[in-house]
Parts: sequence; structure tokens; C-alpha cells
Amino acid sequence: MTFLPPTAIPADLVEGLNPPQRAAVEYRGDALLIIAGAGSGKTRVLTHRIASLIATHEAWPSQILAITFTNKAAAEMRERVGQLLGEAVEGMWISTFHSACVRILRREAEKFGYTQGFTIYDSADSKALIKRIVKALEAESMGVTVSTAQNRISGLKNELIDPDGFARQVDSTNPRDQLILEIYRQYQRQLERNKAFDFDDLIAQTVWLFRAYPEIAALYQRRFRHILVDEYQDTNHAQYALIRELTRGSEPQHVPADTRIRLAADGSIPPASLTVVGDSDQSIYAFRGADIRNITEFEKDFPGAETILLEQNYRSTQHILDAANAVIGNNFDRRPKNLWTAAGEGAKIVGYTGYSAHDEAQFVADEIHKLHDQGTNFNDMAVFYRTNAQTRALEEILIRSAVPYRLIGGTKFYERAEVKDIVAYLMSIANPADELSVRRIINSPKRGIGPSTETAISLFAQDNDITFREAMGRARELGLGPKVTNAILDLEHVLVEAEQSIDPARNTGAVPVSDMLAKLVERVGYIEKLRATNNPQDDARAENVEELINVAKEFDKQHPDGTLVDFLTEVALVAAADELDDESGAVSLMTLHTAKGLEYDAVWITGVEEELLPHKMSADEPGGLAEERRLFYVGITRARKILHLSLALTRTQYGESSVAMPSRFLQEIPEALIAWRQSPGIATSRGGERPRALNATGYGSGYGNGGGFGGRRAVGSRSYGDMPQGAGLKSEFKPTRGNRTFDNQITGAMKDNADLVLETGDRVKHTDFGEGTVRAVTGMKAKRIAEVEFDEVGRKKLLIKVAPLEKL
DNA sequence: GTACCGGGAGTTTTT
DNA sequence: CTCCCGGTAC
Repeated sequence: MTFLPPTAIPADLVEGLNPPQRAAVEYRGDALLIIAGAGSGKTRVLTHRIASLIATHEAWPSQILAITFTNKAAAEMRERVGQLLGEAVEGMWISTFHSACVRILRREAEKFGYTQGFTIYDSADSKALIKRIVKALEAESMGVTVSTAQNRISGLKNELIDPDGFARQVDSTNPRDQLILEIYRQYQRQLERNKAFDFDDLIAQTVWLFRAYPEIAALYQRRFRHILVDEYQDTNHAQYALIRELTRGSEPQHVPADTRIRLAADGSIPPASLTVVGDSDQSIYAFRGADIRNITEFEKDFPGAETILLEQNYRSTQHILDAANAVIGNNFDRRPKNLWTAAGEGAKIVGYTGYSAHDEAQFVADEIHKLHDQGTNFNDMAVFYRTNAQTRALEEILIRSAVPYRLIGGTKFYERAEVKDIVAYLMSIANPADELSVRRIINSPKRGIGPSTETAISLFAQDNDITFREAMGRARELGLGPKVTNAILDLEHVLVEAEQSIDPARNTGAVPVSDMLAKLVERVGYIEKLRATNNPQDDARAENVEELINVAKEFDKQHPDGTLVDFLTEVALVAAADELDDESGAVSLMTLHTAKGLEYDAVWITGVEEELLPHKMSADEPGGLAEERRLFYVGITRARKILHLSLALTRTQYGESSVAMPSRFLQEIPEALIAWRQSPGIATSRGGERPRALNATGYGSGYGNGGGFGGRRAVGSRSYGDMPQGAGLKSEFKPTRGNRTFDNQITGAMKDNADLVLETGDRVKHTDFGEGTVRAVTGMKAKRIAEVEFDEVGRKKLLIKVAPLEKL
């Protein structure tokens, strides 16, 4: 094999880059750290850097490993590199940590006693497994709950501590830790018996594989000569260790004979080059083990590393950046960084204080319509929140206001019981050793196989040292009734039949995944049985199952050679952000965490309140407040042109209303940057009063210490006389608009107004907004929208079908 | 083995 | 408030 001489980097790959960006593309050393502020064009730098390595013949595409945070980011990067290079992206690995590890583990599965079709358990699956163990050990009576056990185990795996390692360091006088250890042991044993990995295993087991088999590690060290990691600030210890293993280089005796790369003089593989991109200010995953030190100590870990700072922002206006800089500046012990832009000041940040979460949501809906009327597309707008629970009020109001929206994340499609059921069927087929999946489906749909029968099969399997599935095949030996016995045998038969119709490993001559799936669902009558009930929710469930079949069809189309195992891998590793579809024509709703890496023309950050953002759970965690601040910073820097910050004065939780205080983070934003549409200080009761900025005296000093602003406390659902006694807020805390009460109420049940006929000029009455005149009616049938000019509160768009509206 | 009822606990963020 | 679990009745 000859080595093509490196040529110069083509001009079009560095043109238009600013000096540090260009330096980052051109750098040719072993280790490069790119500190990339929000919106500083890091994806551009990464893609150009990859393209430059290939264009100069310094690397083949197959020698590149690029790690991104989500599958969507990976797809995007692949596409952009492709555009720069033409077709030459074949063989490049651009994927998430988890996908890359799955690929390696499946390839090497036989070498460590697993099967290539091993199952990936999501958190719910591992929770179910841990639950069984916790119950059997009666651990809850000792104060070890399922979730503490799960969190501890996950934390240990992220630190690469296996049960034996934990046993060595555990405090033997602490009965709880002893219990955790026992749970961890049993859990790991069961995973192994089921030939399954949980999420954390995917990374940790790969590291252990590399450490246990240097010659396997050498295969990958040889292959990947250039490793690039995005969002490096959110890597945990296991991921860090993986990168270390891959960039280590290897000893001559482990190097495969047919090596085509340039070896060192002693026959060893030289370390691969490593590029990491990150921003410690955007580290928001400490709770799941991300270690900010990975980035802060990069130069120590990789001596001789070059560091390049990208500070010019190409995304947001200066006002937005000023706010972001001011907020993040309150975090101490960070490397100072100052984002700037050439884009100009832009509009001020819009602030709004609602009386309730619904009031706040109404503000969001109104602003969305306003911007849409001015020409901003719905897809260019996004609404963020700290907790998923906040979506309820937002959704209710957005529906009523006829705002098209999409929820990103939340209760995900693949977490729904019926979808998990069907996926469990597929897992049972791909991996017959997976007892958890088989037990999930053994009585779903109902076929008369209850818990006692299940236990009988399990015991029989244990006694005869066979798998659960094999025990099912020998159901006649269990001495059960004929009906149950036949049900078991029939299910086993269905699974075997499906197994034979496909080849889980290779797709040659086999049926496409979707055909097998459709036949399977038909054969067990899953949809049919759902349709037979009177429960309308079951219809929705049936539709979800049909949707899953469609997903499989789409998969078959995109991957003609895709196998069942490939399909299951894809299903197991979808992330919330992967659901995004830029063409949807809808406003996106998501948590602040999900928002990382995305950008929108207009952004709303809702619930900017104490105990919500920063969240109260973070208060007693070390570094918790700083992480919350970073989360807020991430949210702010998503906005290109317009940023809205909103909060509510009361919020409902567990069906109980409580008073909310404005977030301390709001105070950190210079007063001049925010234009309060309705400030917290005065809830704008009387028209004409000049809104007082948040930082003005009498308010800002009012909380934090003293003034009775200590935090939330329960209040009666409508008693505004029962407000906290500080800072003159009480007297000003009065509803403004007509006689509306600003309870959390959303009057009555969903109304069905489908038959209401409205025309321009009609007078109507709305339960919240009072009386008004219809200005226009658009849309058809259930989507009919009335635009109403209300006497008190101005113009609103309403979805007629659901609006609490009456014709006068 | 299933269906229904009542009590109790829980919502921070996620690959 | 809502989901989930465990207990009881058929």
C-alpha cells in the first residue's frame, strides 16, 4: 500500500472562515481542543476539518470516527461533509457514542460470549429488572428504593466500576451499600444471562472489551486515525476512557499483520489524532455522570495539545449575547469567554409575568401568532421549559389558540406500553435468551397465562438448566391445564415461525423486517384485540402499533439490507432530538436539555422562576446552581433574533396552587436588555403605569434574604389576599383585564363547539377573555379558526371547536 | 386468572 | 392530580 502524498488544503475549505476557525481546520497535531462558544460555527469547523483531512489524502474516510451527541446531529454532519467532498463519505463512522459502541460490540459479541443479536435495555427495562431484584431482597425496607439502586448502579458503570470493584471499595459496615452491591451483582448476572446490555453497559463494556483484549482494541486503534468528539463537555468518565483507549496506540505484539497504516519504527501503532469540541459553559449533564473536568483538564491529559477559542457568534444578536454573557459570568471558576457578534444589537428581550401558568401560556400563544403574522415560520419558533410537567398548560392553550405545535421528547413513542410490547416480541425473536422480553409478552395480548404459570415456567427452566424459551417449548411437562399449555405452545410456535422467516444476522433471502412484523402482529391478533374493546384509548393504542409497522416499512426502504437487529438497534437508540423534523410547519416544544445544539429565530423560555429554574432539586447538590445557570444560558443562546422570558406568579403542582418567585437568574440580566411587557414587580394592574424593571429598588432587593420571599408556599386557589407580604407586591397584585380571575382554572371540561357557526361581525363571549367581535373566520371543519377582537384584551385567534366560546 | 377499587407516592433534566 | 401498586371479589 502506498501513501498518497499530502496535498495542500483546498482553498474552498478554508475560505470564509475567521482566523481561529481556520486555524482549527488547519491544525495538524495529535490533540486539539476547540472551545466553541454557542453559535460560533463549530459544526462548520468540524465538517471542514474532516473534509480537509480527506481532501489532502491525509486520511481515508474509513479512518475517521466522529462522535456527536444525537443521531440527528450525526446525520447532519454526514450530509455536510458529503456536500463538501462529493460522495467520499462511505466508510466514515459518524455516530453517537452509543451507536458506535453497539456497532463494535455486535461485531465482537461472539468473542466475549454474547450473541450478535444481544438486546439493549432502556431505562424502563432495567428498572423492571432491578425492581424484581429489590423485591426479592426486600431492600425497600432498608431504605433502598428501585430508583436509588438504579441511579447508584448507573453511576458506578459510568465510573467503570464493576460489582467486584465496588465490593473492594464499599463500606462493609454500611448495610445499605452492601445491599446495593448485592443488587448490582444480581442485576449484572441477569443481564448476562439474558444476553442484554443496558445503556451504560454499551460504553463501559466496550472499554472493558478493549482492556481485556488488546488485539481487539488494536483493530480499532489501527482503523481510526482521526477521532473527533463533539459536545465534549458532556462526556462522562466511561466515554473519556473509551476515547483514551482508542487514541492510545498499541504495542507491536498486538498489531494485526496486515496493517496498512504507517507504523512506528518499533512496529507499534502511533496514537490517533484527537479533536474535541466543547464549551464548559454548556455542560448540563452532570446528573448523568458528565464530568466537566474532561474538558477543563484536557491539556493535562493530552500534553502538547493545542487549544483554540471560538468566540465570534454567528447566530444571535448582541442583546441576546449580552444577556447570555451576563448570566454565565456569575459562574465562578470558569475560563472567561466573551461572545460577540457583528450582527448588531437587535430587538430587546421580551419579558412577561403571567398570573398563572395558563396566563403565561396565553402570552406565548399570542406572541407566536403575532410573529407568524409578521412572517416568521412556525418551524423557526420554539418554546422551552425546565420540566416536562409544564407542557400541560402550554398545550391546552396552544390548542385553543390554534397554534400548530410539536412536542419533542416527553412521553416518547417508544415508551408507550403497546409499542414496547411489540418491540419486546421482536427482541424475543432476535435474542431468544432474553427472558425479560419474553415475559413481557407472554400474556400480552391476554392469553390466560398468569403470574403463577409464568413462575412455573421460570422454575422449570432453572431446574433443568434451560432457557425460558426452551421451557416454554416443553410446556407439556409442566402439568398445567390443556388450555394454558396450548397457549404457551402456540406463542412459542409463533416466535419460532417468525425467527425462521428472517435471518436476524444477515438479510439475504429473508423477508423484510416490516413484513415479518406485520405478520406477527396479525398472527397474535394484537391490533384486533385492541379494536374489539370499547375503550377509545385502545383505538389510539392500535394506531400506535400500526405506526410502528410504518416505522419498520420506512426502515426497510432506507436500509434495503437492514436486519432485524439493525432495526432494533435504531429503535433502542433514538433520542428526543432525533424526532425533530424541520419541515413540520409547527412550533417546537421541548425541555431546555433537549434544546442543546439547536437554534431558532424566536425562542420562549418559560417558567423562569425560583425552584423551577433553578430547580429546587438542584439546590442541595454541589454545583447544582451553576449547572442550572448553564442550562438557562443554553436556552438563551438558542435564539437568533427574539428571545422571550416568561414566568407565572402562581403555579399548580399536585393539584395545589403555590406562589412562585421570579428566578434569581432574571436579576443577572442587565435591566436595559429586557423590555417587560408585564413585569413581576407590578403585575401591571392599572393601565398606564410605567412597567418597573425587575432590578429596580424595592423589588430586586426584596428576595434572596428577607422580605418574606423565601420561596413557594401553598395558597388557596383563588385568594389573592393571601399573597406574600413583601415589597408592595400585594397591593399591585390584581388582575388587570376585566373581571377575569387568574386562577389556574381552564374553565370546565373541553367543550365541543364543532357545530358553532360564526361569521365576521358576530358578537361572542369567551369565558376568559370576555366579549368581542369576530373579525375573520378561516380554516375548515374541526380546524376552523376565529379571529376575535375582544373588548378588553385585544385580538386573539381561537380554535372554534375547543374554545370556551358562546355566540351572543 | 382477571377486573375493579382504594390508598399511597411522586415530577429534574436523558443517551 | 395522576399513575401505579396491592388487595379483594368474582
